[in-house]
Amino acid sequence: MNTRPLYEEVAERLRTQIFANDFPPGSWLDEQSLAEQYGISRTPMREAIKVLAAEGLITMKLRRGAYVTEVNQADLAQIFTVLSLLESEAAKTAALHASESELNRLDDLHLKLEKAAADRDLEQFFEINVRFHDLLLEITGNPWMTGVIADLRKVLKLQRRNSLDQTGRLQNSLLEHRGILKAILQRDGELAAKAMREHLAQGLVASR
Amino acid sequence: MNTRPLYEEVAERLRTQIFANDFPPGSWLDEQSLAEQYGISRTPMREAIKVLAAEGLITMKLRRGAYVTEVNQADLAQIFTVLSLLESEAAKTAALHASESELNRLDDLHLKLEKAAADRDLEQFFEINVRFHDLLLEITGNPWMTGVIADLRKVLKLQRRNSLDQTGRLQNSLLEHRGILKAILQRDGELAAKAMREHLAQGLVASR
DNA sequence: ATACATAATTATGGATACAAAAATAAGTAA
DNA sequence: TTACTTATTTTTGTATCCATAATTATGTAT
Repeated sequence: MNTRPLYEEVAERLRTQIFANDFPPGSWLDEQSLAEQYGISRTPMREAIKVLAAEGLITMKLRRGAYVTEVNQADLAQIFTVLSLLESEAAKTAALHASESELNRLDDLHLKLEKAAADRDLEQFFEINVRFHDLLLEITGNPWMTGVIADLRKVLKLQRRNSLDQTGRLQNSLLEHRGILKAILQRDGELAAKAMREHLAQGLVASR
Repeated sequence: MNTRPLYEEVAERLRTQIFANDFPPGSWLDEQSLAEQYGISRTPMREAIKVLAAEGLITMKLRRGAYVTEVNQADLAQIFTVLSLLESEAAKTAALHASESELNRLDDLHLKLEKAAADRDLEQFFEINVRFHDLLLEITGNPWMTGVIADLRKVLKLQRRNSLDQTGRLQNSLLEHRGILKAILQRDGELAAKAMREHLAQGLVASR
């Protein structure tokens, strides 16, 4: 009946709960009571936990179970370093290789971002923002790079400081995006990469 | 008694077997018979399989079990792209920030590489080669970057064409390493990055 | 003989059961 | 009371068991 294994659904559900801060970083995950809550047995729960552990969201301690990973400032900086390298390259590649229709899609998405910003719709802004970055990766066409970035972004999400609600961060973020898009539309790879690097650097600053 | 859970040991053992080509890419992993072989039950076997699946070594198909991942030429190119970005940055960072003692360790390791090359000891050359790259990462001091690279390198290992035994590849690889080390000792970050990029580009060429 | 339907087998996904290690509580001696 | 043992409880790790989907084998009709 179901189109995918239970442990995957459970993994997704647990991931969502962790991102929602139902289990703050450092908290112990009681697999027994979690399984009960979800109305399943421990087996798929344990498998799900292992999936999240591989993603870095959960840290396993020998003979003492699973804990939500705690990321410190150093981790954040290191993760942003990697993201910056990869995403700036993606921006560059997009600038150099995107088709006209792909450029249109980027432009289109950015327009929506502008609208969300004008409406001060944080939720919407955040979502479109993610989609913009995803589209750049799609254009780049490197699933392995995309996968690495996706994993690291998940870990970042543990640091649940929605940095966009800081004063002016939304406006600045919008400006940065404008810069990135402009560079890409101009087919200026280096500039696009630079703009992306600065965008992510600001992201790190905002997240502390 | 054992210092770590069974499923981890099993994961490592299975990984080793996969790298040894006991199960070529595409082959189906019979968890039942594997568990019997290892003298364990299916439960830890399944957990181990999920660990390798998360690493990308194994691909799960719904209701039809686990298969050794097949990497094609496009995958290789994409993986090398990511590795190149990250490792060239590591080389640059090492060039700019390594302590004197770290430089000595690099120099030391390279000397061993020269010796292995002179002895035409492929096994040894390969091992020292890996240790050299690992040392650069250690110097860079970004565990997240190191982790990403480690994962991608595992997937590369599936492509079990020991490219070093191609004519001249060992010699060329040695020359490239010499270039990287020289740039680092000169504290020339850009040059080190460039040398690393070229080294990895050659690695890709050699792997097809 | 070939195509189709149906039965038997096998393998996966999931639940339950059991053993052993930690953590916690209880009890005793100083 | 406080420190140190010892008992109890929890919880993890592993094994076994069961249900269902998928595959293969068997049988029948054309």
